[in-house]
Amino acid sequence: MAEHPTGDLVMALARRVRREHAESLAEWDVTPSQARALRVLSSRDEGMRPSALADELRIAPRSATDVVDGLEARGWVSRAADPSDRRATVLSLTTDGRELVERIEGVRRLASERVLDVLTDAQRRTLHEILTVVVGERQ
Amino acid sequence: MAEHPTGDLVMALARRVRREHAESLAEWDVTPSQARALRVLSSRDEGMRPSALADELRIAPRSATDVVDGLEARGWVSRAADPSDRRATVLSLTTDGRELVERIEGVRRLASERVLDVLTDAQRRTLHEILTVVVGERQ
DNA sequence: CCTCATAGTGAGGTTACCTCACATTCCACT
DNA sequence: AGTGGAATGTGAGGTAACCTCACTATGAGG
Repeated sequence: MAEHPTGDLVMALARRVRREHAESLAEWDVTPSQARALRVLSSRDEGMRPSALADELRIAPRSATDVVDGLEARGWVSRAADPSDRRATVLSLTTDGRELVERIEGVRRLASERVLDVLTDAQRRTLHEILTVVVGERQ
Repeated sequence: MAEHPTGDLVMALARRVRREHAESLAEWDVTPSQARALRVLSSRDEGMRPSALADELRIAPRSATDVVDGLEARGWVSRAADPSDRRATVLSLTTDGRELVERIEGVRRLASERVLDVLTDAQRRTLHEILTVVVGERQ
């Protein structure tokens, strides 16, 4: 039917990766929004504040509270008082949380690899290269 | 920092396209879910049923009712009784609806073009080709 | 004509967001 | 030292876009 513009192809591919990934997450009863938060938390060298997390996730600070509530309830994240600022809270991954992140990272990689499986090595390298150019722009 | 896997690059790119597109939609006060529905409706040669729409959007039939409610309230879609099956309803775009779809399609194209602007023509062609391979798999 | 499937929708729930208001606490300046 | 303004996190309450379940009206096959 219609000529598929490149943008549509990107969206279709992203949708597929997202679905594969979400399916794997369901196994551990982790929501996508929790997975995103865990990922951000593990990328920082600990001691992150809820407000900074919100910023990174591009959600309102108030919403970060809810996400952290969920993560804390599952024992993946712990809140501690910031000694240098009594208004603030510092978040850190628990051992369980760090372990979970590792496993999630694994399935994430698998999910996209499974989708990109149909490409030759050369194609995959070229794709990576081109995407780096597009995404690399502006930060 | 971390080596970005190709899957992550795809997701980042998709996120950017989606945001650009969503911003444009806000101009006409159309929600993303409405835009998706309008797109499906315009792809069929009219006379689509809510259940078929739900199927295409991968949402529950009940949810399609709500989406159609919204589209009808804005005067973009009309419901009519199916003469061949009195249980069924046929949906069709109004003139306003069809006009809106056209404009949305325009900004969608612009949004992804703006994002892919940094590529050379050759790169863009290669990207399109590779994505076609990946996405083309299994319908 | 009786049973069973299908089309659409009311009722009510969930998730992941949002804004607004508020108590604390910190910071800069007078 | 004191005061005003900004920032931190969170309670309360709202919304969009989904969901399931139950129901009515209709169709279709034995």
